[in-house]
Amino acid sequence: MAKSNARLPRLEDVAERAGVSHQTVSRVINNHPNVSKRTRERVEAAIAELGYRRNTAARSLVTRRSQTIGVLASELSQYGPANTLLGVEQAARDAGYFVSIAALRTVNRDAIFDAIRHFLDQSVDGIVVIVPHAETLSALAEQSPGVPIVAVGSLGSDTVSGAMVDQKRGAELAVAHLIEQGHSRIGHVAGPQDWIDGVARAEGWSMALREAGLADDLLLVGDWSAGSGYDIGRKLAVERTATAIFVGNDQMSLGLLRAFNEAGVRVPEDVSVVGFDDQPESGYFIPPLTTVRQDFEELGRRCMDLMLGAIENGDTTSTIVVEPELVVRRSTAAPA
Amino acid sequence: MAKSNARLPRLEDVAERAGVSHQTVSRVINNHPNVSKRTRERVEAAIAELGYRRNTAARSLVTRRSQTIGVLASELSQYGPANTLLGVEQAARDAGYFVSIAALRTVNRDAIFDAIRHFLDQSVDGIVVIVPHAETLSALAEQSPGVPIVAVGSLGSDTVSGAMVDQKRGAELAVAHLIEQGHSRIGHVAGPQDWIDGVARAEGWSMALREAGLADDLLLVGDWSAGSGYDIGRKLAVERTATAIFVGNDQMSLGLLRAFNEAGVRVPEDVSVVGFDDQPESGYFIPPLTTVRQDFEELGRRCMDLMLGAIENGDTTSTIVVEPELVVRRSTAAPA
DNA sequence: GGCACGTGGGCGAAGGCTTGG
DNA sequence: GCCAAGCCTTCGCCCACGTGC
Repeated sequence: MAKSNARLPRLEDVAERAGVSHQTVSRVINNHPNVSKRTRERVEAAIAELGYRRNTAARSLVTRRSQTIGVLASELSQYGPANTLLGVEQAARDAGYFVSIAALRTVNRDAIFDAIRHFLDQSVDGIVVIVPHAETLSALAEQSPGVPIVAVGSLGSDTVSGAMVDQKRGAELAVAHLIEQGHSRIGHVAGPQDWIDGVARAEGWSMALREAGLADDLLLVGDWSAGSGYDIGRKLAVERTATAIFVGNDQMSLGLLRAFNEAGVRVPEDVSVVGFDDQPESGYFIPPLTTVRQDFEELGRRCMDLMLGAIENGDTTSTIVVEPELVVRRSTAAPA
Repeated sequence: MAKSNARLPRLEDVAERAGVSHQTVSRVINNHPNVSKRTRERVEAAIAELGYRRNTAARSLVTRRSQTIGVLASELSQYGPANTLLGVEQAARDAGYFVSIAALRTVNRDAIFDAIRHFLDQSVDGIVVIVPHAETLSALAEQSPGVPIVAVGSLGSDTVSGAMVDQKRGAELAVAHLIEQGHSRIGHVAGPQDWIDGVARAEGWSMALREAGLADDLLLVGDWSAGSGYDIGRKLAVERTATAIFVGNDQMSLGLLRAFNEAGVRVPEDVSVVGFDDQPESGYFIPPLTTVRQDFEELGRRCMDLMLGAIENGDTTSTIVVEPELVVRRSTAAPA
């Protein structure tokens, strides 16, 4: 509605209207102490009347701060990364930061460097990395872009902070639950082994089994997709070497359940299945899936805690670990 | 590794090293024609040696362009919006733009205004809106922030461009498929009626039925979630008034399938089910879901076409419609 | 006059220094 | 010496104008 030809008001305009210098207006905006109450009120009135908003470009030119957090992410169409992003965005905007994103279509060093350069061109104040590949950390370490970095899903390093859900603990919860039910032959459908979580969950599974004196020799590797879960499920339905399967995520579990259903293998009567993630749909699988819940939004928010600490207080790198939680539904039961 | 104390090089530094004026460097960077080949090469060498990158803040201060697109989104953890965002991001970054996001946790006028103000503070060059609520368009119309806006999932208006998948067409495809199979009692599980797509799919369903001379009286409304699909499915399993159900999205279909499974209603033998979206998992439901595919990434990319046209050529508002596609799997068959 | 290049001013805000009470 | 408020320079870049050949 408003004429967009009219130049936007700037400090000077506010100052004129309030009958003070632009400097005083600047003080009011930035909450400097030495401004009289009367003057402050006059200035605030002028700001409101003109609808003044300060120019970010000019501000960051002189402060060398962009008030922007870059989020480098891959697999954003998946439940986990998407929700982590949401947590980051919420915390960032609440803290007065803008959130700039760069999505990686394929994950490799060049793509990561590209995205980081993209962010540096934008003078971001910090970078949150949601790229759950093992390769990421080493790529970041060798880059060192001069701004704080928080890597989600990793323990971080001496140059990079980390925030993660305790994956091994999650795997332990799943395996412990199965053991409790009386299972002793417990297989694992792992995620890709170039993913941090894929490795960690497999290790957790293996450790938990060995601690219980059970064999950890039934390991199959998928690619997180329902399709790979289905393919693996078809094999397992034929071999029937385990009475319980701990699956690396819920999507592969979905595929597994369908393969079992097709093959006439009943869940949980013949085989128990535990997933990982607890997506909103998992409670409506056939049967409803017992799984390990991760609070991704919380993870994202905690990331920003680390980030803000680093940017505003110069905190050194550190790590935050969020606990996972077992959600028991109907895909697990005692073995026949 | 590099000393981050050392000030970043600026135009002046490059100029000095190349033995020219800062102006000539600027010309080289901006591909102005009147620069001799020799000079251009010297300058490019200097840029490379110093690792010069131009300062975005300074640039946008004077050009009044931020090279940033704001993406206002809700439901980002869902498959559709997330993939639309990915398409936008890809096209934007390819075109040299930064992508800033603001996610809405709850959709209402205030939240929308808030986010738009957030973007204006950042001086974005344009705003892409991925908020599939009917309320969105009117809120945008009344705001008119002075930059181009593209609203995904709507036809736009005289102040706002639109890019959408043809929802009615998608509903027609689904219904036509069921009619072809011989169904005449075809129900619909709709999405919330304050969502553009929820309404459009219901209208498409209704139109297609009436054109075929069939009744459109079996309409139930869910909230897009698997849970609501489950609840509705339990009712339908008891009533058994239809031989086929067109469901507003794949998640509600999942819930419906489970309710039917529990109640002993066989799909597709007793009831056929068609979904909408074609998420990656839908092919692994029990049974694999016949559904209507939307290409969200393409939609996002096309959005940016409109946006870039508006920003760079001052194109007036317009609309892009993307065609949906029916994917036939095993949840549909002729009625018994 | 056209091409290759340089000079000076200004974009809007912030901060150090200053003056007046 | 304390508080309120103003002046001037600075950030890095682009643009409208030069100038000289």
